[in-house]
Amino acid sequence: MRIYNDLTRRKEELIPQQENHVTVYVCGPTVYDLFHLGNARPFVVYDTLRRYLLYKNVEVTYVQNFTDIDDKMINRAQALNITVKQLADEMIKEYYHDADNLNVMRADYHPRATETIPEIIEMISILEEKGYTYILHDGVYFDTSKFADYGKLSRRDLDDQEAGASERVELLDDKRNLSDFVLWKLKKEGEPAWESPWGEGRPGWHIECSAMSKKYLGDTIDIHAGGMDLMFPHHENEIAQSEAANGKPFVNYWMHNGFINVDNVKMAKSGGNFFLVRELAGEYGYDVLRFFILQAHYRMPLNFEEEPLMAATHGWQRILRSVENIEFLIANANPEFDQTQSAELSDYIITTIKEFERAMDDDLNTPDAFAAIFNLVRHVNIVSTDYALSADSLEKARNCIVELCAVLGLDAEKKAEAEIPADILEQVKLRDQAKAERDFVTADRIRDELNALGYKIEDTPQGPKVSREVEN
RNA sequence: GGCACCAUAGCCAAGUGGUAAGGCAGGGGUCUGCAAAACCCUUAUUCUCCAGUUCAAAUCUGGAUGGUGCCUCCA
Repeated sequence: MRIYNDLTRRKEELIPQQENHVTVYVCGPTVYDLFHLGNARPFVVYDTLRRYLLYKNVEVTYVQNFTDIDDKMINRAQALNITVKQLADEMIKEYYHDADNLNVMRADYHPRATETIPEIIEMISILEEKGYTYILHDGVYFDTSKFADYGKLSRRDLDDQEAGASERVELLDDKRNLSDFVLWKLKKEGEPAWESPWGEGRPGWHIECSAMSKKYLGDTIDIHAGGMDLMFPHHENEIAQSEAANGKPFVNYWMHNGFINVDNVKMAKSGGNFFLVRELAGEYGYDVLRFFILQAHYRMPLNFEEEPLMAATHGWQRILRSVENIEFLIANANPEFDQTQSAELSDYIITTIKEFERAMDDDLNTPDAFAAIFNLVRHVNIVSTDYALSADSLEKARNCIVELCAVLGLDAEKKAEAEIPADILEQVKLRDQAKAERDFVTADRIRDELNALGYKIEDTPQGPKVSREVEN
């Protein structure tokens, strides 16, 4: 599999340090509020990467942190008159609610910054011993000028940055360099704090990821992922800290996803132009949101709009209906089937899987992966209307669609699993009798009644097909 | 001021040297008692524009235009 590595700005073959075992660290949410669609993109995208690696029988150790202590946490907790810990516990619960429904697998480790304090302090101490830090009145700082490779990920030249930015960015305070950042913030009145060699305080933002990554995955990890906006300064700073402290490369492959925009402007809490996943799910359903995210390539900007959301709704329905239709055909399969066409369908399935894997192997090209699935859907629809297919080949087609969707974290069986109650089936039978007697008034009345109850009847060459409309 | 990214049909979106995937929407049709689903036809001689390289460019190079992001919390 090739992935685009932001460190080299090229697609590279993914070669993990340990054969057949990939370590992944994804920057998780700051748990001060429900997350919005833009926040959801990395969760869904890197979950899909994980699922695909698992599908390829590659072992994955996956870490996604919770940032549960920072200014936003403190401010929100104060506003709600609860402790920071209470806020974090509550919001982590809410995170799981949305993430589980988006079918984002739980990470192998979901560390919290506040539960990694000893490791953070240890790392700062090492940096201090090695001479990378200095102390100001409000905390311990990292001196970026001491780290020769600073800027290698985001390709920034510190002097140029400072020259132009000084017009609009506040002055350096007492920092030695504009890009220097705080490792340990000394306690201010009313803030949660932990003991440390530098006095009571709390970790700066960047150090937590370095410490948690090291704690669970070691000095050098295979993949570190997050949103584009984290590339600088967050990930740049992580590299500086980790490599300065560990003396080893921090990350082999950096992956960054593009933003979700609203009217072509980045969706952000601070911009006020955000849509919570919780709210959107009520309108479109979690599956559709996941489908929507994955129908664009993860590095491209994705504009949030009504029409594409509806397109995602209908596109996903097309797949669900196809699975449902195939299952109906299997249940009513004719023992006298067309051998040539059945064999040909089996071949087409193999082609589909190849196309799907080719797409996914190419830097997680999920739009192309969907195209492969849709091609199979159309193919099955075409041959199954003209020929009787073997139950075996139909089953393979059904399983192929379901399995490939599952790799993308989408459950295409959900709808089909809904049981139809006996009394509904009884009504369907009555309608069929009325139809046979050409009593279409009665037949249509029954159909309308069942529609009102949420059941859909479709007449097919194999007889009436009844299905339940699935709510989101 | 610096550093990046994006520009493909009505909409969304792949494709990065070999003659424009896929989804949605629209129009027409087949099937149906009527529907639904499905299928067929139709929708970009062309990929923001201008030059250049090449037998060949949406794809490479240079330039222009428009839009966005980061440099401050940020997925």
